[in-house]
Amino acid sequence: MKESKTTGEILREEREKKGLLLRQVAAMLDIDTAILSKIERGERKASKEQIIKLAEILELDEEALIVQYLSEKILYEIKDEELGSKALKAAEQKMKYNNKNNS
Amino acid sequence: MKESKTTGEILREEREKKGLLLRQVAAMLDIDTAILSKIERGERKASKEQIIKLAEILELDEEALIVQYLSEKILYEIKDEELGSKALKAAEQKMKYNNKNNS
DNA sequence: ATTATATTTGACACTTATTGCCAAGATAAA
DNA sequence: TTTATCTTGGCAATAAGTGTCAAATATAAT
Repeated sequence: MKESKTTGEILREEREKKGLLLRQVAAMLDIDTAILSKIERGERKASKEQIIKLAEILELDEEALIVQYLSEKILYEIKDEELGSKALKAAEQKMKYNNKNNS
Repeated sequence: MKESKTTGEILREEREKKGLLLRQVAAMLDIDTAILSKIERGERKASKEQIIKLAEILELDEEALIVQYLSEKILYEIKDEELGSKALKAAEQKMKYNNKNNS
């Protein structure tokens, strides 16, 4: 069964839908074509600034793309961790707790 | 209101409860006293190996300490992010989804 | 107050990750 | 087969992480 799309897959799909070339989008991001290629294939991670620009260029919902990007970053941190799932839940708890008490 | 304890706070508390010196624990970890001091005060992050050794030295529940440590690491990734909470939830969703479909 | 011990701080060095450029190789379209 | 696009891997520059050491500060005991 197909798992949820990676950020790279989303970016590539949308770029192709728009008929844009790596070269063109890379130029708008002011980076080398090779890097964008690697980002789309998940070999490298984009920076947050690049994600924001990409959302604009590809007319994707910025918030959704950032959430996608951040969640991937989080999962990367715990990808080899047996206790990853517990850690995620603990992180949510702490986040709730802290919000409750400093706002 | 007091927020939940940091890993560093837990480590310091337990070390002091046991009457151990920074110097002693640092020696067991095979690092300089200065680093352990910084870890306890949250100025530096411990490695996972160090956390495991610390759990042993301080007789803390290893799993609990690792979860604490990882969740702090996760929160660090999104500490300045407005969408952090949404990203966390999205990460949990993906984790569930992936577990369901590769196991 | 002096001394001794413990902790903190900051400068430095070393290593590892990250980020990017470039050129050569592979793929695909014409 | 030519041409355009994309991918790959090597290299350089920079940033981040990890540790040492010595000096400064704090704590405790005489």
